Amino acid sequence: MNAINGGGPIPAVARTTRARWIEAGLDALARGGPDAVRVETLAAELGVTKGGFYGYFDGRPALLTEMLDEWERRCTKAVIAQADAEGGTPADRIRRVGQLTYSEDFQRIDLAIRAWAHHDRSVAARLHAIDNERMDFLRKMFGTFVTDPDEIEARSTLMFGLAIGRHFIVADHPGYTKREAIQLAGEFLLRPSGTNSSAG
Amino acid sequence: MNAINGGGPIPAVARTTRARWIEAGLDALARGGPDAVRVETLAAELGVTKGGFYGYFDGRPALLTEMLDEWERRCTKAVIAQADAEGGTPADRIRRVGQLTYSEDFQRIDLAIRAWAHHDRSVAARLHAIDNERMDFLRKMFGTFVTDPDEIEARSTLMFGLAIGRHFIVADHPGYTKREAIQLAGEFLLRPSGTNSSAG
DNA sequence: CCCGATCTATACGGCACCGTATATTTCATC
DNA sequence: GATGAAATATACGGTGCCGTATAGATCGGG
Repeated sequence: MNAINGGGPIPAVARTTRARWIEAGLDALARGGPDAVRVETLAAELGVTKGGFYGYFDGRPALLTEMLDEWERRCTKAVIAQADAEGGTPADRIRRVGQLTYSEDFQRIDLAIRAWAHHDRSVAARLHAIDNERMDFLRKMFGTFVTDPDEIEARSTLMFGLAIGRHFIVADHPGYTKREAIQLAGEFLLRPSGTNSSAG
Repeated sequence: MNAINGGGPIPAVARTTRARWIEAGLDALARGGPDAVRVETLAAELGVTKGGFYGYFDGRPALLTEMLDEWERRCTKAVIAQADAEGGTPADRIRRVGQLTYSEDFQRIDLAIRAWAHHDRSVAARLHAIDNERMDFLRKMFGTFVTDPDEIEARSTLMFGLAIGRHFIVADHPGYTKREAIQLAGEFLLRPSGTNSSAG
């Protein structure tokens, strides 16, 4: 009956249910956007009533804020992890960021927040900082094998657009799987400057 | 007091208020997503009560469906207009699609629907068809100056990703305006195969 | 000026949710 | 096993919205 902790018996005194409310909130956010984050709905999912909620949070807006805090924390951690993981060429590192750095779950939260930012200034401000870090990483990596600053900016922007767009584009790619098409696009950006079209 | 018809006096018997409900709905959708499309809210914006609404529509879901119908109609029309407008090189035509084809208002609706499709299968299905048309157009255009099919797919995907991503990316582009950065990215994709980095 | 058709306002019951107040359970400790 | 703190259940009033029913307004045509 409980999707969060795997259905095990709920410890009678769950001292840190706080994190579980946030987790459930992020889950709902990923599934249905910010409007799907309802106190009573989350309570039902957690197998409790909303009774305890207001002991942890100052109301629904406070939960949303703390959800963003948590997401921000994870993103920052992820960014740092990327920077620390020095293995492979810059191209390899970009590939990792673009495709596998984030778990599917994480990506869904990210996209939901991105859509949310579209009509909420405070969310947009937070996303702004995170996106800047990500773009800086891309610029640094592309800078190792591209000299023209304009082209660095172009490739970084395109790579970022691809990372995001691939989740919002719902077109087919006749003759290719979606994964292949994304891969082709990514590799196109990772080619050294002045390379002719000679795909393998 | 009425944002839809320009504030003029409302004709006492507005035979086709139907279209105005849809227009107001699309407006709300663009501003706040599907959850912002509320019958009573729209009524207030239109300066009426919801009384007449249910004479036109079978309920809120019906309105949402008809909003999508209307959007689909406009998109199809826009696609046809693009195909018919034969002026300029293929690159020029892509530029037009990417930047100016849609009014800002139209773009906002498009993005809202795209986000909406993320957690609604029927919306996704409709968007699917539209996106396929758009991608086909891009493939055709790129095909006029790129031979390798893989590269056509790569460039088309990247261009589409850019067109969408540019609205969801909230990063800065130090040394460039956002517009310039997008432009650089677009031009990067429009370069003939095998061109070296020599911007300017 | 009256008629019927059409559009609109008002009123209603219902639902889902918010936030608060207050009981009730549960555990850690003594 | 009684006690107090913490988590939870229950109950409540309020709000915003849905969809329906019904009465009133507004028009074209007789």
